[in-house]
Parts: sequence; structure tokens; C-alpha cells
Amino acid sequence: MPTGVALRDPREQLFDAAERILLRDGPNALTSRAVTTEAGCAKGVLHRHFTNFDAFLADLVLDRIGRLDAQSAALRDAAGTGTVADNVTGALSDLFGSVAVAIVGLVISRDALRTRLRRTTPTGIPLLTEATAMFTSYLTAERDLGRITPDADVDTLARTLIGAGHLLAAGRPDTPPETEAFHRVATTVLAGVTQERPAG
Amino acid sequence: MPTGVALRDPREQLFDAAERILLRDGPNALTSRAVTTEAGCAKGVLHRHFTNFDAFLADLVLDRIGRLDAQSAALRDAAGTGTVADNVTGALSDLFGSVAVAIVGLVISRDALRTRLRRTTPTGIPLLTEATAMFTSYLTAERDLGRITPDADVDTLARTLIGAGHLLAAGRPDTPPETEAFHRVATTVLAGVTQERPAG
DNA sequence: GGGGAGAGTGGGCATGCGCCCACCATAGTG
DNA sequence: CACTATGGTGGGCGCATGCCCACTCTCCCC
Repeated sequence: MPTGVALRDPREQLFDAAERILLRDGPNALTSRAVTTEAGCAKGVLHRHFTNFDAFLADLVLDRIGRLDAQSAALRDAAGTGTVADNVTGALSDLFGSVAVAIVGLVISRDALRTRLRRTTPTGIPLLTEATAMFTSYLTAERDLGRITPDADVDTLARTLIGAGHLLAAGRPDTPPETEAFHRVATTVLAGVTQERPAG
Repeated sequence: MPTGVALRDPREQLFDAAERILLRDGPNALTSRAVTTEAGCAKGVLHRHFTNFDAFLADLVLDRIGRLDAQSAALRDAAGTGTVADNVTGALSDLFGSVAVAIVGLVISRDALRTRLRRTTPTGIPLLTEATAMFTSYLTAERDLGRITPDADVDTLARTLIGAGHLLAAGRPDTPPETEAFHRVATTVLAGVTQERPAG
């Protein structure tokens, strides 16, 4: 084994390894040894670049949450185009078809990690909080455009969509849900508030 | 320490100890040693009454799921009385104000346990599956009574309610959600389908 | 009341975890 | 071409977990 040769961007390399493990084997398999083995380096590397394993996990979660920003902006821009149900369906599919469920599971299952993250995002489960905000923002925009009723409880709608989507994805870890399942949820939840007329 | 004196109903005693730990310290704290210590007996007891720790957990989950039956019957009987939203709110509060969230968390976090349970309840996460069936059954009854629209997607509604309720309860493990939060979810989800006229 | 079956006790094993640290290869500097 | 700083390597420690098992105590039946 060669030693001393510096890895390129070891942090990102470890993050990628962790994400692969998360998707392949789930949160329980994500140990420090598994990460370094998957990354193809010695177990000491992780501890040179992060103060401890929970700090590594927290940074991983925060890094992946950062990727939500692009999706959030895209959804916000979609307000007023297509149908509300289709936009919501797409966002749910993107969100829960990815590593999101594993990330949430990871945060829920590790007390120390949750405690650590609470300093950064004090309320609720990180990623779910951000995802809820993403939908709230979008639905508010649609309400302003008059495409959903003015008295719609936008916050509860967002929470409900996230909850249903997460359950759909977490319930069957082996068979990821199809778009159709998300679409049924979207249309069902939005049935009471949609009034598909353009901005008036 | 006295030895040899038989415990009365050791299985139930261990189940109760486990439930106490689950409620007080969460799924991660539920180790075999923690259970026997909480029950006030030696660690060997658990292994005399169960083939291994996962078998114990599986029996615990199945035992607690059994308690849903009474609630399920009560909800079913409530069809046609009060408002649909109030009935749903009550059922959600009962379900997720109890040990249910911890049980679901436990099942999600232990691969071996989930695998073992899959023989008994092959689809989805036990307890969530049963809870969904409970709501489906109730909503179908209400639909037959004409209190929700005939074309309502009862199955998706049930799934959505469970998902939103679970997220509400799991999102803030420290502060259990108030009834009002469940009520907002119920009214929001049901807004599109309720037609509060008695059977006609 | 002696004896055996059943049941609780707790020492201790193997395993896997996070982590520390002594060691050493490489790259950049003069 | 030596010298040092940077950073990868892997042995191994301490701890917790699930589990096994030799030991011991109690109860009950004859």
C-alpha cells in the first residue's frame, strides 16, 4: 500500500463514499470504517480531516442539504407554469427519489448527530425542515398567483406533502416509489385548494 | 441478590421495561442490557425466554401492534358520528401521542428486526401498515355513508394522514405535537373530499 | 424431607465500533 | 541533495453489545 500520497479533495471523496453506502446499505451500515474502506483509504484519514465521526456526518448532511437550494429555486420559478399538482409531484420525486430518505433516517437514528445539528438548524429534522420551507415558498407563490385558494393553509399543506412523500419512500426501502404514487398524493392533498385559473 | 425465584410473567415484564426505555430514551437506548436492567433482573433472563434479542423485539412490536385492534374498532364505530375531521384528529392523536413513533423508529433502525418482521407483515413498516388500514377502513365507511365524496381516493388519503401525522410526531421528539396540529392536518387533507351531509 | 427440574445470576467471550498514535512515504524548500 | 512539513497507514486500545454457560437457588412431587 502506498502511503504519503495525498488524496485529491479527501473530504468530498469521503462524502461520496458515505453517500454510496447510504444508498446501497442504509444508515446502519454507515460506520467510520465502512466509509474509509469504501473510499479506499486507511481509517485514520477520516480523523485527520474531521474532529470525530459525528462531525463528519454533520458536515455530510449540511453539504447535501446545500444541494436543495438549486432545486428550491427551480421549484419557485415553476410557479405559474404547468399544473400545481405536476410541479409538486416532480419536486417530491426529485427529493425522495434521491439520498434524502437515507439522510433523514441517518439524522433520526443518531442522537449525537441530531444534537450536533441542532446548533445549526435548531428546529426539527434538518432537510425535512428545509424541504418544508421549499414547498411553503412555492405554494405561497401559487397562492399569490391565484392558482390555489387564498385561505389555503400553505404551511400545513407543505408539511403534509413532505410527510406523505417521506412515508412513501421510507415505507419500502427496497422498491422506490414510482412517480405515479407521488402524483396521487399531490392531487389528493391539493384537491381542496386548487383553482386552476391563471393569475387574475 | 436472590436467585432462582421465578418472575411473574417475565415476557410482559420485559416488554414493559422495553416500552419504558423506548418512551424515555428512544430506540437507540433499547439494548438487551438496558431492558434487563430496567426490568431489574439479570441479563441472562432475556435469553432464556427469547431465542435472541431480535426475536424479543419482534415479539414486542407484534404485541404492541395488537393493541391497535381496539382503537381500530372504535374508529370504525365512530363513522357517521361527529365530524370526519374530528374523528381523524382523535385517531391521529391517540396513535402518535403514544409509543407508536418510537416503535416505528425502532423497526426502521434495526435491519435484522425488519427482516424478521417481514415474514409476518410482508409489506411496508409494521404498525404503519396496520394504521393505514385502520384509516382506510374508516374512510371507506364514511364514503359509504355519503359523508365524503364517492370518488375520494381513500387509500391515498389514509397514507397521507399517516405520513403527515408521523412526521409531526417524529419531527420534534422532545415536544409532542398538540391536538391542534393534528386537527390542521386532518382538515387540510380532507378539505377536498368532505361533504358533511348525513347518509342520504 | 430428599431430590430433581426449572429458572435466575453474573462472569466472561467474540465482535465491532470510534479513536489515538507511532510510523513512514512524499513533495516542496534551501 | 539533505531537511522538514504534510498527510496517509494500520496496529491496537477501551468500550459496549449480544450471547453463552457454569453455577446456584427455589419449588414441588413422591
